[in-house]
Amino acid sequence: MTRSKKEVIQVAAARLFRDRGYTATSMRDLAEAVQLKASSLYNHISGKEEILKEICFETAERFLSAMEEIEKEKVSCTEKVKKLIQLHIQTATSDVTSITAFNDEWRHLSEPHLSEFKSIRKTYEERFKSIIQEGIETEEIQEGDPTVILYTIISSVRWLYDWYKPERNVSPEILKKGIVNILVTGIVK
Amino acid sequence: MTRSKKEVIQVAAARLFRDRGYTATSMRDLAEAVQLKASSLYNHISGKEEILKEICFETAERFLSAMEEIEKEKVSCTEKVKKLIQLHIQTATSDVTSITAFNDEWRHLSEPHLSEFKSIRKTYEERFKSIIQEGIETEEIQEGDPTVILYTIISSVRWLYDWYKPERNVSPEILKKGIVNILVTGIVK
DNA sequence: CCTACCGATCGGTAGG
DNA sequence: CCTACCGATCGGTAGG
Repeated sequence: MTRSKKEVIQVAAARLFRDRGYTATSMRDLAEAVQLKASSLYNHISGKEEILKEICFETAERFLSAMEEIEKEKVSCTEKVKKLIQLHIQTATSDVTSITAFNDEWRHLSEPHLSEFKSIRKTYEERFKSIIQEGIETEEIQEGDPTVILYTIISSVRWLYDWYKPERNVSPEILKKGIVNILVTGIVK
Repeated sequence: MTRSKKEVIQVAAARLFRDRGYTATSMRDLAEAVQLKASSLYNHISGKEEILKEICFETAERFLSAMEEIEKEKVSCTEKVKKLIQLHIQTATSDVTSITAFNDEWRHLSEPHLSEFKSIRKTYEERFKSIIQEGIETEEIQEGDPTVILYTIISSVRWLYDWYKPERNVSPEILKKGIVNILVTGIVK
């Protein structure tokens, strides 16, 4: 199974979008990255936005299906929250590029994709928030605004996408332990 | 003291950069926002990048001078870290717009500004990290990689810049209490 | 502060 | 997969 040319283009695009941003990446930049002329890209993709759209939706679907798995598990809410934090770290470290599109570049989508994307994202966040809320009700989790807790968790791993590089020799496992520890038990002794 | 036209342009630009990103904001968009023709902007500013540069550096200087104040205080490291978290929240809620440029759009700076900006930012982060490190040594703060702690803290408030709106009726004070609580004592009971 | 306009570059198409 | 090229838009300037 070799990668289709379309996949090669998508991977290169995800990297360029991360490095320069969607708007600042031209189709000529992208063409050069995959050793093609700009016009030849259009034999594989229908346009610039289609690439962004597919990156955003693929990442969103991945988060949503992981959420489904975690919801099904018969573990405490705290355990579920831990797994969700690990999921975000895993995604950010294993797929450094498309996570950017998912975090930052989706706003360049045009309608109807923009609304559809926001709605999927909203669904994911609501389900995450429900787990937090349940944890507060069962008194596993400290009293607090679930929205504040939710976004603080989601944001807290956002630095990884431009910090994490395999050359640093910091394994995702060490990161998971460290970050989960901060968020779950705090930084003070 | 009325605002100079240049300041008006900068404020409008910061808002547009936040909403659409630096690259996707055209000088014509900006001109329209301040009710001018694009060419007239150049009587007040020397170019598009100058605006970005000034927003980035002003925000950086603000963080650095706040750091100076906090370093001088005769309080525990934990207390300093708390104040730094509050500083980030304060900046994100009081100046929702320029924080974006500081977080995300600085990468569109060209040399030599890019290197200079990175260097100021690095200085800020190193000094923040020193406080964390000292806290670990004095055993106030839990054992952990100071870099991981640093970036987790800095990132954790990044959602505010597009979430925080005065209409939500969530005061910065409540946010500060909530977020500081999560980071300092964790989410579990 | 405007009108008029510059060269460069954009995303994308025609046609082979 | 390419060459050749399209109209639109970009940041910015000239000249008044």
